[in-house]
Amino acid sequence: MNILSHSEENYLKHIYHIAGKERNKVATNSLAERLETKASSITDMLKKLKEKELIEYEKYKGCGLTDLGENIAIQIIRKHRIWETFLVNELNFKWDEVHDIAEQLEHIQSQELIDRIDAFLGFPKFDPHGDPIPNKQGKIEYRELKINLSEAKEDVNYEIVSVNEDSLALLRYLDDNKIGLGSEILILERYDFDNSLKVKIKGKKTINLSEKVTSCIGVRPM
Amino acid sequence: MNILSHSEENYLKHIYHIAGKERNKVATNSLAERLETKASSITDMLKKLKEKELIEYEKYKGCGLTDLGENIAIQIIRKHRIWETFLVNELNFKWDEVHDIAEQLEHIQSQELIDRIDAFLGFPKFDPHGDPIPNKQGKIEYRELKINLSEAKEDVNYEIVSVNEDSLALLRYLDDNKIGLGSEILILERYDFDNSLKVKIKGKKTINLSEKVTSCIGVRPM
DNA sequence: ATTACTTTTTAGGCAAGCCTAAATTTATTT
DNA sequence: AAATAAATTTAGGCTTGCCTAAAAAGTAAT
Repeated sequence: MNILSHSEENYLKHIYHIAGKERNKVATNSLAERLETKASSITDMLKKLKEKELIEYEKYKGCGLTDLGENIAIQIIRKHRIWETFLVNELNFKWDEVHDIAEQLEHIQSQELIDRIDAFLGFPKFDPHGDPIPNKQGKIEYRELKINLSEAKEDVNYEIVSVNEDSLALLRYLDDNKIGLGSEILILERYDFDNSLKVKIKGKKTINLSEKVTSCIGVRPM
Repeated sequence: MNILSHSEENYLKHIYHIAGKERNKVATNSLAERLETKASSITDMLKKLKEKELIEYEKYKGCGLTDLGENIAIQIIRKHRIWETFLVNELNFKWDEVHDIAEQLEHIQSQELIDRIDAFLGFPKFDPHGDPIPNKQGKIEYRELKINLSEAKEDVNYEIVSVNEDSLALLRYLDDNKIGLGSEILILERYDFDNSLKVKIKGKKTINLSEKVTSCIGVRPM
């Protein structure tokens, strides 16, 4: 396998994320939206990735990663999360500042480098957003019991264990409202018409969160 | 000034290095050789860099950096040397293993990142090869008294303070012969016909070094 | 100073990765 | 099931950064 381009690596990573645990087929348009490119550009690249046996792809039918492609995607995610952990734990960046830098660092080509950073950090299991860091073999230990805040029950105390990192605006919003990993959260009321929640963050005032927000927050009962 | 491409940054860096302290004009062919591309490709890029006012360039007359171009080149060199220091001091890479990784890391776009790594390292003045690390303002403190081993005198004790890093083969050669930064070296004899030297490394056996080798080694009288 | 040699530039092409516009396939309505 | 809408692909183009081959400019040697 030749070295992949920065762009090819990015496609694999995003296909992996969109497909999710259920390994759903990934539509051309969903990739286009996520990568902020036109659908025609996606089609071009999908042909190339299929040629290299990194994805399965049939015209008009969407795509999915092959085992090879998935392994590579996971290694890129590993690098991304290790670098984020380094930036936050060692260089004192805030968790909402590191995404763009990690997006660059994840493409540095050196297995030895990432393994040494991993060791330097003491082989962390989770990154600053609460997401699991795949190990060198690509194995991912999912945090148990984690559910989305949007699916959580009323009158139960939860701890926030992850925040989907893809929107900087969201991260800023949470930071402004002093919501972060480890915050204790209690659902006071659920409004069925828009599935928004009135919640109480321990030690702070109550606040209303839209489903757009709650669906990005992972929680665990305490 | 827009963000420069990886390739443009590389050109500036190499022009800076070839020009040297005397700011000599840089010939198209010397860049071609160094970048391992064809002269015609160099010409293409020189036109573009001139257009962006990063270099001065006249057809058939070679090129040189403008103040703007030089500032950028120095910042890339700063990044390269800070990353090399990080890799050696913090991750325990050997000084001859870090060049290729640093070549990638030097293009990461984040002023904040490099400043924090610099602080993390305690604002080092020299990198593992003994070369000075420009500060944030681009100022370079050259090590005083440093000369090339090829120009050193007989019967004087020197300390090795720098090794030109561009040839991996050379670094390997020196490592194999247990020659490194801090080694004490004494010139026993100079052979005028090829300017090679017979030298003694303190605590080790004597060895003959060609001018090709000695011209890459910086020393300081002890 | 004219010839021969070296260096550099021009001209035309190619692959990667993106684009727009138009054609095609699939999905949804009526 | 035909018509419309949405998703996707094709066709053709553009820029970047490289290439080869040929022309032009500069340098050296007779």
